[in-house]
Amino acid sequence: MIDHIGEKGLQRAELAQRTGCNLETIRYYEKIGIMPEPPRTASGYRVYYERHVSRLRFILRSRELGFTIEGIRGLLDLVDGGTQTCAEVKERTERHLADVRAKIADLGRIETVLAATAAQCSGERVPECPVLETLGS
Amino acid sequence: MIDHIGEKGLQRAELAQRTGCNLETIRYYEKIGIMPEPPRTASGYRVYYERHVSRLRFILRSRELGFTIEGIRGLLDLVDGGTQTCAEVKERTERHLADVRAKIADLGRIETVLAATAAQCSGERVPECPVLETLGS
DNA sequence: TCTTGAGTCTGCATTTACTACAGACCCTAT
DNA sequence: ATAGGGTCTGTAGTAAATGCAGACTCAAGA
Repeated sequence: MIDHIGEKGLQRAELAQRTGCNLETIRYYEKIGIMPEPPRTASGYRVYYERHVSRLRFILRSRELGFTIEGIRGLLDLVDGGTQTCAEVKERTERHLADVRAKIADLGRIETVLAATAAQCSGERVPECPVLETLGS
Repeated sequence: MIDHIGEKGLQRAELAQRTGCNLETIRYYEKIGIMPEPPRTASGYRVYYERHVSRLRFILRSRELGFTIEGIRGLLDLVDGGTQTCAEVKERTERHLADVRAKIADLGRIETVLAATAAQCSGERVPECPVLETLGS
């Protein structure tokens, strides 16, 4: 029963804890409009339910996959819009996949240079350091 | 003689053009103290020389290799301090190399998930999109 | 000589995606 | 009753630039 959310719902900190999201980030996502404004208690405390947990997990998962907020917003629009077209989602995913692959390639080049640079270096006290030479050239 | 900088030096836009750096970024690097304050003309225009070109190239190259500004500052301190120890530089490079490798590994995992997700998707108009399912799960 | 257009100067605002306060409430347990 | 947590709001700060407004300067053409 640990996972079940009853009628009383969750407080902000509980939602944060359940999703692993930072406490303040929840409020931020509400502010920028990717999380809905939740109902409030009489005294103004936010109350979250199952659907908020799902939505926040969706957002966090997308974030982990490197989507920008605008990218996530686009994905959510599709979800919210009830669009039946999978094609758009696929296209966005594939475009993002290309970005990720490009980034991997860039980092691969950087790795090569760094590794070569570090390897050249004896680590001894010498007047000219090959790392600095490489960077400066 | 295109590359030679005479006594008259370069204007900011010329330095930007030679190094491929954004015009405003030069001023920013001066402000945060990684580029020196250059001499000025009587009317207050900055004047740059060979040494400024070298230093900016060093900074940009380090940036391309993914060093943060603080990382670059550290490298420059070593250069400016005239420290004869190559060991420190090597250590920083290797630490950074480890970071880069970790980032590549992360992106590799993301790539796997994205590729698998996109592959599952037919692109047709179906009520449930596997990409959204994956993200939402 | 005057004007026009391009370049420069300064400081400030904007960007992305959060994170962290401060100061005021609220709620529960002792 | 009070102590401690939690929550609320709005605002400020972070990295690393980038962009802009409004004033100034400079060189070339009419």
